[in-house]
Amino acid sequence: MKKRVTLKQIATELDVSVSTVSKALRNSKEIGQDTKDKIQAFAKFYNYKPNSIAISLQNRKTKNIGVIIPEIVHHFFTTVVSGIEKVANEAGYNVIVCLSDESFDKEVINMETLANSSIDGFIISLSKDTQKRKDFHHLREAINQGMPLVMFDRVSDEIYCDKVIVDDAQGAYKAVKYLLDTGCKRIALISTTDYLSVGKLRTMGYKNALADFGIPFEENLIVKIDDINFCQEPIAELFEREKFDGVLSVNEIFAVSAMREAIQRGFKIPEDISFIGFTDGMLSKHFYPRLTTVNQHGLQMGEIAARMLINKLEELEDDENYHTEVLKTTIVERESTRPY
Amino acid sequence: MKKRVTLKQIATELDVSVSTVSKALRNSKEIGQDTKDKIQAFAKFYNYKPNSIAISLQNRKTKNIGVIIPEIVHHFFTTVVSGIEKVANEAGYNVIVCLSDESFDKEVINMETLANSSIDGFIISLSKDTQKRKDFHHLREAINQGMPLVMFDRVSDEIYCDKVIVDDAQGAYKAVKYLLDTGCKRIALISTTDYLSVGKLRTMGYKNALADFGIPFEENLIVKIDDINFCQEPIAELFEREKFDGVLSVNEIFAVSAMREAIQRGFKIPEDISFIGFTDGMLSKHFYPRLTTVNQHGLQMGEIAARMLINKLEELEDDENYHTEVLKTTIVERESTRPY
DNA sequence: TTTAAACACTCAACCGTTTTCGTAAAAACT
DNA sequence: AGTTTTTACGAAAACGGTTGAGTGTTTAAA
Repeated sequence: MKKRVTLKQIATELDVSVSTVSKALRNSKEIGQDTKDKIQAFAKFYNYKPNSIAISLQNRKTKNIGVIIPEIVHHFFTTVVSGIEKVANEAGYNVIVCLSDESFDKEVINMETLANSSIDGFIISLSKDTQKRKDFHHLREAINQGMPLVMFDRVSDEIYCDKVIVDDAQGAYKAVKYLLDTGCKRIALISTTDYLSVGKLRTMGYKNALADFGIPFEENLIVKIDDINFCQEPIAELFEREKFDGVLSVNEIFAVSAMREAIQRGFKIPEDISFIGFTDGMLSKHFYPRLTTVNQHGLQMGEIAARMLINKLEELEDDENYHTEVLKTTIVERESTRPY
Repeated sequence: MKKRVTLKQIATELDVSVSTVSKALRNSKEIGQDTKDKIQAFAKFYNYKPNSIAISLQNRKTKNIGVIIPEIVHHFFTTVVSGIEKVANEAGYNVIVCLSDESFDKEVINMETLANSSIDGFIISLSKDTQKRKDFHHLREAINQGMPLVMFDRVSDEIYCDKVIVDDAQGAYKAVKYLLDTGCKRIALISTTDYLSVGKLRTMGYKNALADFGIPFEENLIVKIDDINFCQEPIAELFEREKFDGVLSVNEIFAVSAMREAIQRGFKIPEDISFIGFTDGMLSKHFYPRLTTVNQHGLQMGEIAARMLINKLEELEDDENYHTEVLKTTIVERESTRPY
């Protein structure tokens, strides 16, 4: 087990000063060519690698970016992380991932530990808990300390920073329009409880589309599910209670649960009922029938978020101009809807 | 924007020395009570937090652990990361996640950048590429430099370190036994190409089970799929070519693709054909019919891996005893098989 | 020949902590 | 009063680098 070599060791070994070694390795013109050659050869031989901690301490940059997400066993979030990783790595940054587990407290703790000079900036998507409480002091604090911050997907209006979101309302709108255009008359919505920004926005888009196309809105056609692990029952109730020929779901799981219910009740998909979901994940791609979905472009979202953050980190004068990038959703047509 | 306070600033402000401040904040008995009170109050007021970089430099510990996985948009790996995060956080460690993208080169680069004092130890699952090449010099190097290393799931015999794996062979064995016990006579296997350790092991388990139960092994009943994105065709061929009443798949996607094929061809599941898959993810839980699977206990695997690593990091004398933890798989019974 | 510039390197400060050692003053003993 | 022991604090080195200013030597220009 040979430990890493340090500048000092090279210096004593070669009988020069530490600064000479440092400069030689950075190819400074202050150092004579033969000395440089000698030092560089020696360093290469002993596989010298500068200690990144020391460098971080020196220039107060860590080249780490902190990513805080509510959950990691989750298709959308991992897609975003993928995108972040990609551009971060290309720019020489490492990604430290923390999970808030949808809890406000964990989110705060994570931010605080990371903020103690572990990272140069944050990328975060808020936990449900935080969105419910509307307590954003931890974000404000980070910003106050000059720590750049980019929010994605689950964002807050109350915080002034760079953001990347998808146009959830418009995505839902497009989905409803799609269903209508392919012949649906009565469209149900399976959504989450309202405190989640995305649930609210998608519901809005649904309502707007109905309004625009002259279809009366019926509260009864909406089912709001709180716990994703118990979605079968409320969905079954919906089928019991109402007749409809189109379903928009706020996520994949609700969508396939609804399709399961439909199949069991003898409906043909998409002939009798069409389905569209959000989140273009495994389930959408592989369910039978494959699910038409509103794609949220998670990868791109991650890439943009990372790019925004890194720009802020590397610009010389810090401008206080923040900007919200709104991604357009697209509809991925598959087997659960009639062809357009 | 108020920057963080440092010991030095507190010291000059309060007209004491830096060491006094440091000691006062760590509640050293060397410092008089009133001085301590004064300093602590001041520090609290200005929200002093020690700079973790400086501390890392000092004691050559970063309290970060590096996790290298092939992919992050992947149920099993994220489950493992979840487990790692959990125990790491409890022990005060941050998790730096790097993706190898199944590429040897990226794996090497990731390890090298992390090894330059960004982390205290590694947890890694090998990329396909690395397993194919059998080049493990980067792992050896890390170990040589005294960097503890824990491997999980996709491991190598050639490296001597702590490991956590599931008993893949036995999992496949149990699955085949399950199918046999519930009345299947002819069982097909949908696997990956052989260089992947897990594919090989599961195939072995399949063969062993057949042998043990006196069933002749038929090469024709195995289909090996290379690219997960083009699995439908080879599966269709299998259905064309052979008759069988049980299918074991090496992952979820192959399993549901096979079920799709079966349904389309008018087979009833599980009456005509039973299915068992590996990886207990979204698809298994929500497909219609829900898939009986071999659970690999990813969460537990992550927890154990993290615990092993942290033990190595925190033990005083480093013992060179490494140990491989083998997790037992369990079968999660659902709708794609007949009741036991 | 004098003087300045170029060269090749070293010194020392600095980043923010921790920690060992030293020491003056106060307190507790002869 | 003299000696030892505490108490309370400061100086400085160390962690591993970077960097600007300084210094002695060589070389080129005046």
